[in-house]
Amino acid sequence: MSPRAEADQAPVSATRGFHHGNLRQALLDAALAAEDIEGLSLRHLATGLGVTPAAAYRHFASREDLLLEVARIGFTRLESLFAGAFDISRPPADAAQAQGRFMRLACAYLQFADDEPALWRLIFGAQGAAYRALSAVLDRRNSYDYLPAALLGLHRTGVMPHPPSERDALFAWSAVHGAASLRLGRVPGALMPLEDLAQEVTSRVVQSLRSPP
Amino acid sequence: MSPRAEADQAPVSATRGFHHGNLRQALLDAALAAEDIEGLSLRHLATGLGVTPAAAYRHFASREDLLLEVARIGFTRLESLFAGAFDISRPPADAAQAQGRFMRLACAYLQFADDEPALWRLIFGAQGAAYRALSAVLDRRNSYDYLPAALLGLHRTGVMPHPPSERDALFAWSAVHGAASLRLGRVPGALMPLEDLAQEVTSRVVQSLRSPP
DNA sequence: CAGCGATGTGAACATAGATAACATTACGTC
DNA sequence: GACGTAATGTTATCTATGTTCACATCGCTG
Repeated sequence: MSPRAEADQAPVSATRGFHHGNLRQALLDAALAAEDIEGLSLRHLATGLGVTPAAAYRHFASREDLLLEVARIGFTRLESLFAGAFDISRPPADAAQAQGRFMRLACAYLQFADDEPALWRLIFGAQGAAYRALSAVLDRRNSYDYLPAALLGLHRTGVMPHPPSERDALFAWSAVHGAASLRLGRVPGALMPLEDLAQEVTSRVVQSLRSPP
Repeated sequence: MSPRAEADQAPVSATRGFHHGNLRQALLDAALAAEDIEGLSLRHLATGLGVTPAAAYRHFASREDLLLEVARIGFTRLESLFAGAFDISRPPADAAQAQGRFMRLACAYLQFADDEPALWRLIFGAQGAAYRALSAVLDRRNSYDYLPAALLGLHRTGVMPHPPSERDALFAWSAVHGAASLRLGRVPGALMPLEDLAQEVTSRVVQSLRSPP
């Protein structure tokens, strides 16, 4: 069927002009721009790009495959938001900075949900099917290290007395993820300004981490 | 070829047996039993019940309408799980009991996600569209009072120094909801036994509530 | 018993994902 | 530069789905 794409980082060289130019990327872009990614139709995408529906199948094995690819791109965006939260390679200087890092990490998470709700739903919604499919494939180093690193910073700077466990990370993730979910669900209490919500959640999580397990 | 409907007892209220017997309820039951409620097809449901697809439209305006009704039923089930967690009309006797109530409430929430993943996804998934549509209609008294009541119990029994605010409730909800989401997403850390997870999350939330805001 | 509304049927329309056979284009090879 | 081949797009078609409409039927009620 479709050629097995081993690494899709290189073909940023758009205008590798064939018939269309670069249909694959155009389809992905159009999907990324869709308001309801999960509900989009291949035919709509294709005809919107002035191309026959069947043409899409030269680049994606199925609709699911397209969506999975879009989810992968979305995940990469989330990762880069994490990367912008703080520099993981340098430890925090003091307690305030460590808490700031944690807070900014939560902010990034919430920001992603705010800015790209369709991508969020694609990745985490629908039982997180896409998320599961992705996390089996993706480099975990990129995204799954920020939270442990933030917690480790809290420990090293004396905010958290014990070294962070996996359960600490799970609780922190749960709280932030839940807040993002409720915010996306327009739960009234979660509609405050984004930074306020991040501050609210992280400070409470930190509070819970202050006492020994 | 009108088949005698002997399959369903129609144990529900309106047993006004017409052609089918009680197609509306049968459709709802079949939908509730589906593994993927959001992805089910009206035609499958109808033909599975020995009935023409168009017949469904005598009882539901659209597929969306059917799903909304199913979501409503699911929400009611969640409510009854809450009701089973503790008696909201009686205050907790002591701190241990108050914490137990909170823990059991979280347990009910997680149990629902565990037992009825399809219903959970229908209600809270997909941006919580169904959830939003529902909460505008439902009696909030039933389901939205348990969490505040549990927190109030924590305050009254001295666990929480300050009276519970809406933000306290939001944080608690976020943590439990997030844990349920991650569990449904098969996040490794969240796959421990249900009671353990509930204990884990609630004890940490309580820990964060111990200090004044 | 006649009628009427509630309920189910049959046929049809539009859209969707998907596949197969065919046409065309780009590009390396001689 | 001609040629052959793989990549790419098209046409036609199949199946499945949501939805509607005209018609048939059931069962109660006046």
